[in-house]
Amino acid sequence: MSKGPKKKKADTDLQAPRGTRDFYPDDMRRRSWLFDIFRRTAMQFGFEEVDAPMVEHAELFIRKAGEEIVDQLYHFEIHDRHLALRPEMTPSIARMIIAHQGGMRFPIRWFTLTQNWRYERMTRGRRREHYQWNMDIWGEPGVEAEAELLSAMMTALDALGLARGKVHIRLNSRRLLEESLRDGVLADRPQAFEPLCVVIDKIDKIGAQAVTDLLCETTSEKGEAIGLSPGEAEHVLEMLGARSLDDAQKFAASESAALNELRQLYDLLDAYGIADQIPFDASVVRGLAYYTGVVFEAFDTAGTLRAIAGGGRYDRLAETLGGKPVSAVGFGFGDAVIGELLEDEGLWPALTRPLDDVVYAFGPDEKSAAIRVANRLRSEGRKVELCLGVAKLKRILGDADKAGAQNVYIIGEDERARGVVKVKDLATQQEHEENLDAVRAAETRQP
RNA sequence: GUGGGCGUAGCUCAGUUGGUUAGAGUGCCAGAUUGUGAUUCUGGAAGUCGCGGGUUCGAUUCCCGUCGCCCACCCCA
Repeated sequence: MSKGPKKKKADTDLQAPRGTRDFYPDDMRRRSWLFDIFRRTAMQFGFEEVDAPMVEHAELFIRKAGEEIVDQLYHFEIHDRHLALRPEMTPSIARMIIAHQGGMRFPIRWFTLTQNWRYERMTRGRRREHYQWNMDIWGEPGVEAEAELLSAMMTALDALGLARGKVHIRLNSRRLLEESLRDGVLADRPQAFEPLCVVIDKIDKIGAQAVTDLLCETTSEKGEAIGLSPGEAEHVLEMLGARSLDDAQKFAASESAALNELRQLYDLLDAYGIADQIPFDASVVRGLAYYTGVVFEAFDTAGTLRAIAGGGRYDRLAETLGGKPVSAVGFGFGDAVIGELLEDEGLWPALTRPLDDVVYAFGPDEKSAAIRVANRLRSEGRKVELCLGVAKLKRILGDADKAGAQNVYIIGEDERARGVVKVKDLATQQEHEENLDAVRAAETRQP
């Protein structure tokens, strides 16, 4: 940089917008490592990957149950359209299913790896943008679907290197709650159930009394008023204390379908060998309105971080969005909290740049030979960096070594004249020569 | 939204009780016999000391404001 007149200060802000991240190569390698585990796990379970636009019609996400996710919608109007960045993937998946519902063969197993947006204040493990791995099963009403998803979640946690016991998945059933209120306050107003769950989800944060107050309110600022009687509210809160199915039975209706379903689920989880990692906890209801049945959330056992992943059954979402009824269950697993946990546990692996070979030509006269060598190696499936411009061999070797490459292919005037390329193995420091003719023969096989 | 901490080189930070030319480590660039990696050695580039205003002969330092980042609280996927 020259001295002289001061540079004009750039008027662009070089920082990424608040709550968003840049992924430089080091960050990107970690992200890819994490995503590869998600993707591999999903594949192991026979799921197919799908995607949808990051921008959707805002109304796809707007629900009236007072959910935070709706309050924090990243939305805007442009050319008379009200659009929103997706805060979660489930509504888009539902939209895709409904749009082709007639031709779908259920059950459907889909997964996604997507960036989701929420306009919110930032804290550790929470930003305005995050990536989420979603796994969903559509068209299977039985808890076999839940069991399969929970097993997939545990499989991914194992693959990440988290020791068994580091993470637990708490599990409950909204249906259990719904059953107990069905003949009471919900008899006239079944739609009050969703806001009721949204309110109950806050119990750890705002306390039992505040939740009771909200449950008994008859008018509400945002969303629908629930209007339980004090007795009903008390009953609900009592139920939330259950930490085993036997506890829950004391509150459940006799012949409770929800309870039978849970017992069946735990039998399945036992067969998967993960039942002991998934304690029943009646206080888990999740903050999203659309869940109807089993709900669950994964958290670090030490309890220092917020929930790592969560999900549940949402059997009525399709109808809500205008489709025919289809049962569905799924979970979301974000990159933020798990990233913090892997950091705390020192579980991020050392990741180097994926590079096998470097091809180097001393001068312009050797460039075309270098290109032929690179072509051949690439066609063999190797990851090859072809040196561009002019650079010193010393620097090339140093960089190749740091990047973890295996070989450096060197072509100078001498090699070119003799029709060979010098190959240096960086680990053994040994060099040998390969014939350029062989290279040419290989190249002709290329289209 | 409230309170606290912090903004100095690409990165991690030191420092200036207000005073010439602002430092270290690391990284980067160049060199240590023409075409060979580590370490080492030598040299070099690089900072409007976040931004704006005030006090002062003089501000990176003190004061005010502002923006940004971090932590806690609040709120909650």
